[in-house]
This record gives sequence, C-alpha cells and structure tokens, in this order.
Amino acid sequence: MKGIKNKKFIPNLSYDCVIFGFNGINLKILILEYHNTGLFALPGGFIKKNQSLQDAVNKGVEERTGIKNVFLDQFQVFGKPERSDPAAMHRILVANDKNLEKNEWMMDRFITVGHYALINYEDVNPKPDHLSDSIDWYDIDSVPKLMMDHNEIVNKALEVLRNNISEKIIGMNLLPIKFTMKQLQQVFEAILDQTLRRTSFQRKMLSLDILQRHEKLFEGKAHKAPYLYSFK
Amino acid sequence: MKGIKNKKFIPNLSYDCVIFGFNGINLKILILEYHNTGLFALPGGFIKKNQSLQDAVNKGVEERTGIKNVFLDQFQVFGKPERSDPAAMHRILVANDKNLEKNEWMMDRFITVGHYALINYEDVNPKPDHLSDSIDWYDIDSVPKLMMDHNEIVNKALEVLRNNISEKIIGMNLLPIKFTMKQLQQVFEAILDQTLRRTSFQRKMLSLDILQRHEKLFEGKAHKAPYLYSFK
DNA sequence: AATTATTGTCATAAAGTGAGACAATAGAAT
DNA sequence: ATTCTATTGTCTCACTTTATGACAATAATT
Repeated sequence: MKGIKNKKFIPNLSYDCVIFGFNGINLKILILEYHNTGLFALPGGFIKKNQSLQDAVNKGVEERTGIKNVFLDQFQVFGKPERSDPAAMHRILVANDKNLEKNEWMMDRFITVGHYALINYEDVNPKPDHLSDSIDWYDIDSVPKLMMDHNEIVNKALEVLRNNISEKIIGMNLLPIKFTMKQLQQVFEAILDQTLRRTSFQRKMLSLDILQRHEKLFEGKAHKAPYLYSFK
Repeated sequence: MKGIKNKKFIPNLSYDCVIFGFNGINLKILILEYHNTGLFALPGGFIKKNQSLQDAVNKGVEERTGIKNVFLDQFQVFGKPERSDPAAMHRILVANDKNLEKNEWMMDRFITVGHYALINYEDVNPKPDHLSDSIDWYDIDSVPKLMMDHNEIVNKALEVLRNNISEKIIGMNLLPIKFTMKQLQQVFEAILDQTLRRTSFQRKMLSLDILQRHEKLFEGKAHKAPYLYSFK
C-alpha cells in the first residue's frame, strides 16, 4: 500500500464553502491563498471519521470567520474524478514543508460537498488556516482563477442563492439585526445583479409580514429619516 | 487493521435514490426488500474508486429500472454518523451468505448522497439487485418503515420535488411523450396532494408556452375528445 | 422660512388568478 | 337520425397582485 493510512479523516470526501458577505454595496465571498503557490481556493476541509458533515462544515467556517451558528446550505456534491488535482495539492504540501508520505491521502481523488454560507460582513474577522497565507473578501464579479473546479462551485452557489432562497433568510443573515428598507433592497440588488423598483420592493416586503418596525435612523442627512426594521 | 480493505469502492460514501413514478392516479416510489430480513430500503449503492458520482447513480437506477438517461436530481447529503446501522447491514450480509470479513467495510459509517429520479412508470421493469428479494412500487402515502434514515430521505425528496421543480421537468419525465391536459393536471395533483382547478390549470399551462398541441385522442368515450400535448 | 434629498404611502393601470358559464363534441342511448 | 351524457376548450367577470408614477412628509442645510 502506498503511503501511510489516514487515520483521522474520512478518505476521498471533503467539503468546500462559498461564504457570502455584503458590505453595503457589493456581494462578496471569502477566498484563501496558499503559501508560496499563487493558488487560490475556497475554504474547505475534511470530515473526521466520527463527525457529522454539518459539524465539520460549521467548525471550518467558524475557524475562518470567528462566527458561530452561521447559516449554511449544502447545495451540491461535485463528484467527477477529474475534478481532483493531485499536482496542486502536492505543491501546497511542499510549500508548507509538510511530510508528503504522511499526507499522501490528500493527493487522492476527492468528492466534495459544496455549501454556501451567509454571514454578516461586519462581524467577520477572517483568519487563514495553517496552509494559507491569507483569506480575503472578493467581489462576486471579480473572483480570481481558483484551483480545481472551485470557480464552478462559486458559480453554482450563486445560481442557487438567486433561485432558491427566501427573503427572510437572505436578509436575516447578510444584514445587521436592524437595517433600513434601502439596505434590504441593496442586498437583493447585489444578489440578483439588477435594480429593483423601490415602491414595489417596499410594499412586497411589508406585505410578507416578516418585518418588525423600530425607531427611525437619524443619519444626519438632509432628508426624511428611514425606519429601522428587523425580522420577526 | 480489522477486516480486508475494500479495493473497489470509495469507502464511507454511498448514494440512495428515491425513484418517483406516476401510474395515472398515484405518485409512487420504488422500494426494495432484502432477502430473509424483512428490511425495506431505497435503491442505492456505492461509487467505484475512479467513477463519477453521477455515473454510479445512473448505472444503479438503470440496473433496477431498465431505463437509461433518467432525470436525476441530487438533493441532499445525509451525513450524521448515527444514521448508519451496522447491525442491519450485518443481517443483510448473513441472510445472503456473504463473507463478513470481506464485506466488513459495508458495516462502517456511511455518508450518503440523496437523489431523486423521475421516470415514466409505463417504461419500467423493476429488477431486484443481488442482495434483494424484490423491488416494488409503493404509493407515496403508504411507504413501509424503511431501514436507517431512508424514510427521512423519502420525505425530504418529496418536499424538494414539491418546492423546487418546474412544470416542464415534472411533466416531461413522469408522463409519456404525448399526454392530455387532464393527465398533466393529475400529475400535479398527485405531487402536491391537492386538487387543482381545471380551467385555471389549463390556462396557466398554455400561457407558459411550453406545450405543443397535437392531434386529438379518441378514447371511445362518449364525450369531446381531448387534444394531446407534448413539451416543446 | 425655503431648499434638498429621500422616505412612506397612495392612486391608477396592467397583469394574473379564482370561479363559474357555456358552447363544442365523441360516442351511447333512444 | 335525433337526443343524451360526460368531458373538453374557451370565455367572462370579479378579485387579487404587481408595476409605475405621483405626492406629501420630513431631517438637515441654506
């Protein structure tokens, strides 16, 4: 048998996560860069032999963002044998002075469970993992070339986010607890990549009966102050 | 190391498939029963070490139904360690006179990728696999107690089918190529488990511009003959 | 007090849906 | 041949939802 058996993790199975955040203007995702390789990738990881998939992903996202109880949706499994890239993994291990024999299992084929997360941009303090130089926010429309099929995973995540998700879940996770109607509209405009009609949007949101109205927000601007809302 | 290493399949990973069919009245799914165990389960299987997930599922569905190019949607991964049931697997292996040591990997923990398939009931000739007595259609509302978390997988599949799927995909895969408006309505009523208004349904379907009208169908009944339609 | 920019709400038109009416018609009954 | 029956295709009218523009309210500046 080649190499040393991997005792800790389930072999051939990984997760990757597209972590969405909203800075008030653009929709962004977190991308990490591996030491001395120029390789960019999605945050991801492996599942321990006796760990639930959900727990593995939650811990991975928490480690990199510092946020607990993140909204996560497991949206697709990527299972082609060709998607794996042992050469890239080799480069990463070498660049990090890792024992190649001990980590040989990492250069095997991987089937990955694609997730996306929605988090409040303000609350995040991104931390690179032990193999990575950096982890940073990138505008969804200027994501660099990523390793393996990670660009495909990002595109699919965005597609699913656009199609499948309810108003409440999007707003609740990408915005602070209290927000203005305009901010809520901007989140939707960023996700859908199109402008929405202000009056229709406002009427729609109010009619859904998911918002609680609070005090007004006085920003010191020379116009009527908007109400703050939160989700019920 | 316990047992003999599994050389053929990716360990700890399986797929399961909820195969939906429509007999003209009820929505049904295929369920198999293992020899001499009284254990019912969804059709499922493993992924070969160098096989794509999609290929594995396609082959599994084809073997059991005889149908190629089935519509498949991979809808959720079930990844809790507790979902596995080594004792049940043990029973199945014993009842089939299988070598326990050689198949020990089957009694390990499995993460499974849940799929559902939509197929034309008429075209199917269900065939049990080598571990199973039988494979049969069951009405969606009288599914027996299944092993492991398979009932949960069925429920989730139905939920996803109800929520996420377009008119065209449902009709196209659960009906013959040509069908009447009434048949199309009955598929929707079976899936949604509610009656629909005939005139509204007809107007909606025609307005979607996905149907092609063909000749009339003369069934020998004493009333106006309906048109046949197909999807564009 | 007038001005500016933006907000919350209303008015009207346009599009979509629910519910029933009705004529058309394939075959059976007479 | 005519009438009858069950079902289909389409239309109408009321009702609901959505689009679009108008307008008054208002926080801070001029």
